[in-house]
Amino acid sequence: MPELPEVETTRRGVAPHVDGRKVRALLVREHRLRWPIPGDLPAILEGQRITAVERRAKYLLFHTSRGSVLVHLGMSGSLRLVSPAEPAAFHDHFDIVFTGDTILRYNDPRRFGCCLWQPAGEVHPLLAGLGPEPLSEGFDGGLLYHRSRGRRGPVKSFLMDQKIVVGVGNIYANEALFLAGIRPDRAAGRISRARYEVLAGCVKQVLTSAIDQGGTTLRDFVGGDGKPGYFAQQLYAYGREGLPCKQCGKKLQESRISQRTTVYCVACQR
DNA sequence: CGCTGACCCTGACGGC
DNA sequence: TGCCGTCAGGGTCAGC
Repeated sequence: MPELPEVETTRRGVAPHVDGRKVRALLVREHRLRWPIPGDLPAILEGQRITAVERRAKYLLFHTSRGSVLVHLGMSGSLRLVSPAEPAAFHDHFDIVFTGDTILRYNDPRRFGCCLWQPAGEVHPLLAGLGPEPLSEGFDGGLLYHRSRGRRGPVKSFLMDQKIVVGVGNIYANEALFLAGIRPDRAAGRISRARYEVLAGCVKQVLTSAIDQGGTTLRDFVGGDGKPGYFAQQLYAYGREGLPCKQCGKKLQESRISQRTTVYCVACQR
């Protein structure tokens, strides 16, 4: 479900309701996520106050003075605010219950997400080694150019490598490469610096635009405020295989790159 | 080190 | 109607 814009949309929807709140309880119904929810996490969290809600890559970090709860939504996860009266549904794996009437409820049918603890002053292994945020100044064409030298793999895989830059998943990799006019299967190491400058700009543009639209709703994605995202109608490539290119009218081609469906225009992307 | 493919899991959908 | 294969926005890990 979520790439960076969807996670950021979730953060913005949820933060105002939990920021500054005290945790009354962590209620775990199903601990078997991508990694098990630590058995001692409820005890650690109880009584802690949320001091900030941050996003790093596709992780949400709920900071407290003792450390941070690290939540990943995986492929199918979502977080939403519910009222105490609302009964838990299938795949509602845990609740963070706050003082007042606020409950943050996590749902994830495929259980590819996680809920882990990062003690204060430590960097969780999952966050160590991540590349820069794509919307930060630390990400630009020069970085893509330098990090790609000597790499024979396709530029799309390179762009989706979280060690290079975080937050770019399958949707936005397809979109950014379309906007940049670069074929997804081109070897990353054989792309010029000038073209990487363009690509970096397109990554920033497509992510910024998607965040502004509240993310991309493909199936049933809703942000923390319960509203769907509206970016889907602006997609040029993703999900449009076989349809006419919005720029030149030629039929969009489909292929597979590292097990992920890839869509591109043979005329507009070189 | 870079790259590929298997794997984690459930649910939806299309073809037969 | 039901069964089966395929696919889905995530990522790790082993092996070459």
